[in-house]
Amino acid sequence: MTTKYDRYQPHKIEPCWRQRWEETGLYRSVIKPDKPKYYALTMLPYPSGDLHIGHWYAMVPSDAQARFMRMKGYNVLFPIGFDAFGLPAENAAIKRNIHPQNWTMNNVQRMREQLKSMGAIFDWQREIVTCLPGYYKWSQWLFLKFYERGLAYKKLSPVDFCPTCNTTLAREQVWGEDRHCERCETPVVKKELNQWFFKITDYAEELLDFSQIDWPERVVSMQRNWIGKSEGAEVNFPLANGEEVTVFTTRPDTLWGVTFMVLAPEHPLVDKITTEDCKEQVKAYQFQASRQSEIERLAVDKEKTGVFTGSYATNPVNGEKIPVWIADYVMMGYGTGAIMAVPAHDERDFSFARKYNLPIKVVIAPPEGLAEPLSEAYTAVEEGRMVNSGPFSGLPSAEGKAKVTSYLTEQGIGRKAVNYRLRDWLISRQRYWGTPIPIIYCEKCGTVPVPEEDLPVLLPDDAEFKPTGESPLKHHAAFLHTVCPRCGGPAQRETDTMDTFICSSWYQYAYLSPYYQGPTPFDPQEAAYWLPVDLYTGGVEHACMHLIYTRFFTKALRDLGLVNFDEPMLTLRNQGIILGEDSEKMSKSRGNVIAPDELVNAYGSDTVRVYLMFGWRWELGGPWDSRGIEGSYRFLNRVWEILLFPVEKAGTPTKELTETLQRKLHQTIKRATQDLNAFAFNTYIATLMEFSNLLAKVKPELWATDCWREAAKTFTLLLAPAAPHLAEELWAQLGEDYSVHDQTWPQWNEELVHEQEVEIVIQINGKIKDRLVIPVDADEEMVKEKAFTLTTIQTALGGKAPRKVIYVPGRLLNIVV
RNA sequence: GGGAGAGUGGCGGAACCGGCAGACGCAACGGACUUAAAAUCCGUUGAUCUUACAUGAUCGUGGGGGUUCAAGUCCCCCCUCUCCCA
Repeated sequence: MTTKYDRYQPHKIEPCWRQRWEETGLYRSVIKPDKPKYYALTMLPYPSGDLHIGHWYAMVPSDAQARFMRMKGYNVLFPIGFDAFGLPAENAAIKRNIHPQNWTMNNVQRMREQLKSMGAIFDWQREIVTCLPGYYKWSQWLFLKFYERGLAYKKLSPVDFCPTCNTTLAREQVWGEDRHCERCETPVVKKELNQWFFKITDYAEELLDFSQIDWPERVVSMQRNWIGKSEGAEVNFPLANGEEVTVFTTRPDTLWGVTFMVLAPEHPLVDKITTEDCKEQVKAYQFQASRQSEIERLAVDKEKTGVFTGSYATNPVNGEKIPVWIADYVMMGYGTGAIMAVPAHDERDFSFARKYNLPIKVVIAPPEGLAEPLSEAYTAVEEGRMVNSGPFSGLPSAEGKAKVTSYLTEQGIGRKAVNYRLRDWLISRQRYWGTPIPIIYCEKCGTVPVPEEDLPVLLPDDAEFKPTGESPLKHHAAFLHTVCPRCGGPAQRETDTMDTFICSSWYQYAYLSPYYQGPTPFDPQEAAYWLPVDLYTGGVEHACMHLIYTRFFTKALRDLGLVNFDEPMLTLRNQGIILGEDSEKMSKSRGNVIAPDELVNAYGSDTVRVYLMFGWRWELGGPWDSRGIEGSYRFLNRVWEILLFPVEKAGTPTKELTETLQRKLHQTIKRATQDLNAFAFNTYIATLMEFSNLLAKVKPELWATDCWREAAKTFTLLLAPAAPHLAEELWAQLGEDYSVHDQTWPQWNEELVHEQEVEIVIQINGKIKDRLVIPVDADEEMVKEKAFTLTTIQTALGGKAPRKVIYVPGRLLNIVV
């Protein structure tokens, strides 16, 4: 239909090629034992209803990278799916009275089409939608396996609850200083609830080992930070009433400096030890503290507060009697919920002690000593030595830590301990649109897991999903009431559903064999070939959520014998965020949202792809520029015309031009290859642009020569990852066989890359005075000789003798006088 | 307060290992084509000064110091922005 003289019309060629690719199964990924595999994965989208430019920005370069690997000879798997459970579906249902299932599946259908317009190499036969029973059956199965191994447990504990989403949240989903909900930004409240947890803390130590993965330093440090390992000791402090309080400290070397002790207001011992005359103030403080976490935590009043319980503890190392306080700066969730306070060497203890006139006792001092009274806590560890610390006085802090710890162990009053900030993953959600937790409660048998053969526990489609703070399933009689699989008696189902992060913790395995019917969640043969994921791309905002969860899942799956490696994704790369043209975050309310569909309509998919790769440093992102995309469109138009429109009057090909073109071609292959390897998509496109500029320049002379044809073909191959539709059309019009995407990535010849002649700069004292064109292999003496005969250099030197001459081959000659 | 990242023309961004700062593109300006406009093509475009001229000079990668024949790049100090943790 298109003839050589037609203009570039993306709307004509793009859908045709996409159809052809589909018909010929070009992007079907099947096991090819003789070929090296490459599993490229991009984070699966939530089916919100419309594909966002952010999705394109994340996926297009990932697709180009996958295509590049494919052309380099790898058998590439690049699957896609939908993370389909979650709150927006339920909220839409409540607001507009559409069933979450319908809302979700309609969106999936729409987004599937939008994704297809991207022209990516997604293998659609491996698509997964996580809200389908064939998928969530396996989430439930994994839950049961975790339960069997003690990795899933239920516990009554204070948890974060979002009053807007009407559900509990995992610690990772609570963000910022004001502790707001990651989804809706509502400050969370504390509730005491019986909830399911995954024991991610069992893997805390292993999760700190990043030695097997190539992940951005940023993500690694965020995870390290999040897991928050601290080493120290636990120490038992006897109380007057015969009980003991255990504290965790990272500074056992300061034990002789303890002047008081602080319990978290919720600490179970508080009620037991509070004396009659302090009861009132302690109760009042506890109430206030609980309210404080229940109400929005206002701009954090830096002032520490607390009250005395009336009781005393004994410092086990020196027998000193120390008062026991409660204060809200001690958290029940960290360590043991109790601290020994050493005001001389801890900032928070210091300000607390000052406020309540508690003694401050120096036990660590630098060589030059400390001026007392202290004006601030002395917290340095490096050069401090223990003082006033009985037998340990004189030891450097670092050494003291170890010595004191072993002393505590010998005396039976403490032990070496490691504390992690990481807490177990709270996975229960009081919402309808999620995976039901496959647990049954029987009056006689207690907590009974649903037998494997009864999976999936289906989510009923006729529940009343009004958010009440309780799971809607609780009010669905047919779901709730069941029989105990053990004794056959009446029983009730667990009505909470799972955090949707569970769906995405193992989805990379589900792609191998979607909705697998076998005895395990995925086909072991597929797994043996494709796993683990070689390259994962997505946003950095998942650093402490999804990306920790999926590592945890993989380690747990390994221990279940389902996979045989330690890390799910070997390489991770994060893209940045595309902002609105006003440099603000895109949002409907700001009206600065860029719709990819409109761009595809206006310019075609390839232009959008090229612009998204060219416009920004991928890992940084930045504001959208609606004029900038014109440049990418012009580029593709120019490419079209250069390669397909014949010249009107042909010039004479010269050897020199031919060599120039050939050299540039090989330089371009080299740069494009290196840039794609390095995820430098912007310079990859720039290289192609530069080459097309040269093609345009030499076209009149070289058109239809062998060298030209070679250049045109190779250029088309280099363009294929970025603009797959256009490349396919050019390939066909150049008379080559379908498909360009099955071709081998071009190789450069290092000898042809090098220039024959180079221009070097002649400097005097570092200032450029002249330039010289010399053969690339010219020897130093010759260059010097030539340089000194230049009149510019002669006059600039003015007869002065050079003190030193520096020659950098191929670059410059610097004459120092 | 601690950690991570960033700061280069009017804008997005290039610059391998310390060696011509500003590739590539956007915008702008001038020209060609056109009855005209759009599109396209060709040229100019870091700043300041200088020249009769396509000349020449000085400054210039957030700021200040340093190392070096030579610094966007290495070292020290400081400032600003973004993210994470407290």
